[in-house]
Amino acid sequence: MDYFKRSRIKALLTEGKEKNDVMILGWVRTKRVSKNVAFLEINDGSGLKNIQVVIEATDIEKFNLSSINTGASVKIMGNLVKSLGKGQSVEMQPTTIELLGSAPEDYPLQKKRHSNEFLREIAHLRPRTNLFGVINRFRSKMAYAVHSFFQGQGFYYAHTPIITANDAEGAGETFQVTTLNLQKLLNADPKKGNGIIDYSQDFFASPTNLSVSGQLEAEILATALGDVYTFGPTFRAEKSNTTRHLSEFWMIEPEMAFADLQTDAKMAEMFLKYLAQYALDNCQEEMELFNKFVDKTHTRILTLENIVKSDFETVTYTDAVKILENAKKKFEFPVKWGIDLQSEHERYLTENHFKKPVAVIDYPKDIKAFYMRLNDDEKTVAAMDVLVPQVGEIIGGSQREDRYDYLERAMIKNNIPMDNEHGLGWYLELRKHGSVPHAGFGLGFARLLMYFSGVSNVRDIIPFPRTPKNARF
RNA sequence: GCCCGUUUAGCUCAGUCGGUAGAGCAAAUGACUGUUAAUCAUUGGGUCGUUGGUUCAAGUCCAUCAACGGGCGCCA
Repeated sequence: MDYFKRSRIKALLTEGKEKNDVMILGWVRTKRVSKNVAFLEINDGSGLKNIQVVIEATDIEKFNLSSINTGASVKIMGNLVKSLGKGQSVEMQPTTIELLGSAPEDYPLQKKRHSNEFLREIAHLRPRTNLFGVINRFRSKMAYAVHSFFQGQGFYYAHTPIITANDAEGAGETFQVTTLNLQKLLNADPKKGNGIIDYSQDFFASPTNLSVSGQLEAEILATALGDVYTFGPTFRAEKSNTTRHLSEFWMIEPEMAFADLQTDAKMAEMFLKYLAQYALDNCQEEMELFNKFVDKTHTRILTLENIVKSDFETVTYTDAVKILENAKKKFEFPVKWGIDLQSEHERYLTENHFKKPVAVIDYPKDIKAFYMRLNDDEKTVAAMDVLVPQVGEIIGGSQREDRYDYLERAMIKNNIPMDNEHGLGWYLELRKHGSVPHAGFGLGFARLLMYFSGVSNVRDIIPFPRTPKNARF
């Protein structure tokens, strides 16, 4: 095979040196033919830039150039030489061109700009465009950065289950997982049953669903390994039809033993700063494209630099409500202590008032999840939402309730089943054996990438988006 | 789930007062001394989202469903 013999185009262009007997494997982006000379632009996915292959007039027929169209895959052998034209330092003079897979003239990706909406319909081809190539490479690099940060901080990577019998936190609607034959159940004689599904016959002998969060299991591991993080898919069956919700999305959830809310907020800030610095240092090609073509204000790189430079703001929910009440802006939903902050309120805080990432802490207990630690005022909990301009909530976290009796009370109040068979008895029991203060947060990977890139629809930041009524590809 | 908008050539869109359809780009063909999403010329390409209604006549008006886009709620 040629796989190990070929050179990657990114490497050839980065070196920029003359070199003989080079092999490239890639796809034709464009072909320009004139009387005396022809050009092929080849991209192999290793980077944004194409390599230019120059074909002299006498060779146009020899290489059967008429059969090689935009989209075709080719194997080209030849020599890298200094370019005679402008726009590239080196170019390729081919000795052989082999057509591996042809592309017909109705290849959907034309030599023109396509709308993102159209490209979503051809998700099997859109990674071959400049923008989506860059997005996918950026995604990969930033995923690596996530691991790099936590591993560097001494965290262990934890794999939490995807199928689970518990509905984590009531974080949302869940996708049921079953091997029961629904058609058979539907056709069953109603006189025989009592209308109740017998889950003892199901695969796990109990109702199960796809996980909405790995947090509760991560807490188990944190109380053994100290610091852990999850980075995996989560599933929410809410019919959210917006530019920032997916039914299947990747989430990063660190969980830290011996940490309080202040530590949690500090870690979130360190994390975002690390990621911003990583993108600036290691994703220049990607950030330049985002800055130039995606972000209409061309301030994406500046935004990342500001994340690195400036300290995040921390404001209590109570103070945030005061800021909003004193704001001159009229809100569609009036602000009052005790309400959950609406999108417009969050946007005002982060975009108009602070103009940078803001951590809002200490929310009223009634609007937050049962596992968050009750503050001494008995009215608020040690919760934290990190809000960023344009995207809104990017991180949600809290210090967890580590006191047995407090947690038990909260679980009773929230109707959380506490049996050990199907309920969260084990979660409560963790507080019985060497309980420690601990805290963590969840960061939506897609929202992070939206924030850093300026891509405004979450369906363009993940290669194969799952949304209500859409699970194609 | 709610509100608003869109649906016409492969793509992006025009289409006036209801009278059977247009541009740019793309493609094909040709021209062109090194091009950079080349340029220039020519050609082909349409069940006007679905179903129904009003009308002598519907891309155009009305209803319906659907898909897509944007906003809201829920959240990450």
